Amino acid sequence: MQRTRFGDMACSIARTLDVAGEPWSPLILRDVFVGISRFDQLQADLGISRKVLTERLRWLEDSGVLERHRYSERPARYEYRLTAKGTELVEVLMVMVRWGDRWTAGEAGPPVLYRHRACGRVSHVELVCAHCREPMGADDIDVEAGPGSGLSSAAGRPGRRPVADAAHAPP
Amino acid sequence: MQRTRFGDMACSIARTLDVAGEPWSPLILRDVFVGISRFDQLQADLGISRKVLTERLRWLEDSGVLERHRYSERPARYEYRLTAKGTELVEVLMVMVRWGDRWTAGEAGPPVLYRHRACGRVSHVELVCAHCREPMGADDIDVEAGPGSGLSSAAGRPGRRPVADAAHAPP
DNA sequence: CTGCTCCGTTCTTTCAGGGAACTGACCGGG
DNA sequence: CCCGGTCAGTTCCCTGAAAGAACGGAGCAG
Repeated sequence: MQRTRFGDMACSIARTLDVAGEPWSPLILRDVFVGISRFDQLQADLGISRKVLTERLRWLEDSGVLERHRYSERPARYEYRLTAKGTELVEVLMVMVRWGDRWTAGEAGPPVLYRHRACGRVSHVELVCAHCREPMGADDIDVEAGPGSGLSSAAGRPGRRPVADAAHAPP
Repeated sequence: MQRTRFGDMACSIARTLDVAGEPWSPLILRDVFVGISRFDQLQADLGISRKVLTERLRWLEDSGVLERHRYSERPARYEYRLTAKGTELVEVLMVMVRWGDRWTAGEAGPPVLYRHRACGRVSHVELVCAHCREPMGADDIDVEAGPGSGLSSAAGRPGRRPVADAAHAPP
C-alpha cells in the first residue's frame, strides 16, 4: 500500500493504481496468470517477504481481483485464482509487456512470447479504437471531461487537449 | 522507489515497473500528457511531496521517459515533456483507464472521455492481435519462453499455458 | 528593497517493506 | 510414537523511503 490513498481521486488511473499500483501486485497477478498460484510458490518465485505477500493477497482478494480457493480439505490448502475483474487487469500487463519488450529487452530479446490462439502466431497486442478499429495510441486522442469528473460541463477552451486538469476533481 | 530492484528480472513487466512502477509515476505521466508539465503545477495537482516529485522527475528523465525542456532563459524555467518512449508508456495508462472505468467508476460514470481523432467519436481502446487483428485478451493467448528467458529452448509440456515459471530466470 | 513566482533542497517524523524466526495443522515413515 | 517435511500464514525487529513543512536562491515587478 502506498502512503497516499488513490482510491478517492476522480481518475480511473488513480483508482486502478489503488488496486494494483504498488510494485508487487502486478507481478503477483502475472504469476497467478501463468499458473503460480500457491502461497509458497509465489513467495519463492518472487522473493517477496511473506508478510508483504500476505498483505497483497488479502488486498487483491478484497478488491475482487483474486479469489482464494480451497483445493484441499483437512490439510486446508488454498490457491489463488483470477476473477473476471482480475483477468481483465492482465490486459494492462500485456501492454506493459509490449512496452518492456520494445524499450528494455536489450539484445537478448523478449523473455516471453505470446501465441495468439485464434491465429496461432506469436504476436503482441495493439491498441485500436473500439468503434472504427483504427490504431488508437496516445497521439490519436483528445481528452474531454466525462460525467464522473465533478464538473457540470466541458468548458475547456478548444485546443490539442481541451480539458487539462479536469481529469480529477479538486480536494 | 521500491526496496527490491525489478530492473534485473528477466520479465518485461518487472522491467516496466522498474521505470514507472511506484505509485506516483503513472500519475505524473498522465499529468504531463494532459499538459500539466511544470514542477509547481504537478506538485499542486497531485498533492505529492516536493521531495518525492523531484526524485520521480529525475528518475523518469534518466529513464528516457520524460525530457526537461528549458522554456525560459535567465529565470531558468523548465517544463517536462514526454519522449517517444514516454508517449508509448501512456498507452499502458489508457488500458488502465479502460479497466478503471469498467470496474471502479461507479454510478457517476467515467471522469474522462477520450475522443478518437481519426473517427471523431468518444471511444475507448481495445486490444487486438498485431497479426490477425482479432481481439487478444488474457484468455486468448498461450505463453512461451522467448529468447531472453535464460532458457535454451522451450521445453514446457503442452497445455493451456505451456510455460509456467519460465517467464523469469532463476536467481 | 520588498514581495512574488518558480524550482527545487534540507530537515524531521512516521510508516511500510525486508528478513527471519515462529506457529500450527496435517501427513508419511521408521 | 516421535521425527521430519509441507503448506499457509503470523509475529518480531530494523531500516529505508515517503510525508510534511521549512528553507534557499534566482530573477523580476513595482
